[in-house]
Amino acid sequence: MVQVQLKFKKTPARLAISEFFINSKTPVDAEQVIAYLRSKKLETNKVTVYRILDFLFKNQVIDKVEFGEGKYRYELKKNHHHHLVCTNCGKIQDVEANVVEKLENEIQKNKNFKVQSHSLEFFGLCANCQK
Amino acid sequence: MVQVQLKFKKTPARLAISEFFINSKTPVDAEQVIAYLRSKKLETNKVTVYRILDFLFKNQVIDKVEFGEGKYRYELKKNHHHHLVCTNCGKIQDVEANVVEKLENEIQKNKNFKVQSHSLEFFGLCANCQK
DNA sequence: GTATTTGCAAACACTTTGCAAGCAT
DNA sequence: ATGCTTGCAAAGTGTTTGCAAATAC
Repeated sequence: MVQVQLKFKKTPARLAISEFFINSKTPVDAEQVIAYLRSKKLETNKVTVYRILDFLFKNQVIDKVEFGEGKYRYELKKNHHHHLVCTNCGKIQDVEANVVEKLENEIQKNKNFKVQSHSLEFFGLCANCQK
Repeated sequence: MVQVQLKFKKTPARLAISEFFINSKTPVDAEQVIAYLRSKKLETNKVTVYRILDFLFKNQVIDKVEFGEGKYRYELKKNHHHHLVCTNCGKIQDVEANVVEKLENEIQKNKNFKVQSHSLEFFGLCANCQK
């Protein structure tokens, strides 16, 4: 039996960043990661943070998402879902939407396009910002 | 009767860019716009191009989309659709998907989130790249 | 003529690279 | 011991800003 094991050195920065993702309820950007490390008295270079994010992304630990902000946000990879992004306060919530998975099948058949992944995000006003 | 008229000066760069969008079948980035202008012997400053793109976007002439490339792409605003982005060759095709519109209603009801817009993109292999 | 649009230089935000030093195993 | 990880400085990419000169109407 072949066991694929993800080998990686458990450095303080990596451990702290992983912990941060586990506790984050919404996608965070690099700056927020750095701020978190700082709050934990871990003065980690920005470059290192980007490298760790890249490392986690390449090893499928986290997802990389875009909300039209001109930067990336990252979140723990979990069962597939989408986001509700408030255009007023920036609040981000999750939604499940398995309708999209059905769509993928149709696309595969009708367009002869092999879908590997998709991104679906909704922009609008959260409950609070509608008042 | 009040007539809202979009007043804007018809400068060579604006006209050429509009024409470019009309003839483009897929979303283009700023660099491609500049290359087009150059091919038309219109040496237009990059800043001006960004300003025109912003102007067209704010006036709802074009849409601004993101495909996880770290930059924006722009396309003529047309009946709502989504994209199939080939992860191998970069080819971009359109798909209609009114399933999503139904989802918006559910979200509105269940999450009390007022949806203003959404983005849905599929990433995978186009017919050619599956061979 | 006048307000809008442009070009230039410069700055900005986010992210990546090269290389030597440091650290986890 | 050694290969992976980090910090630093620097550069790269995409985009924006301030201001004076040019241009559409």
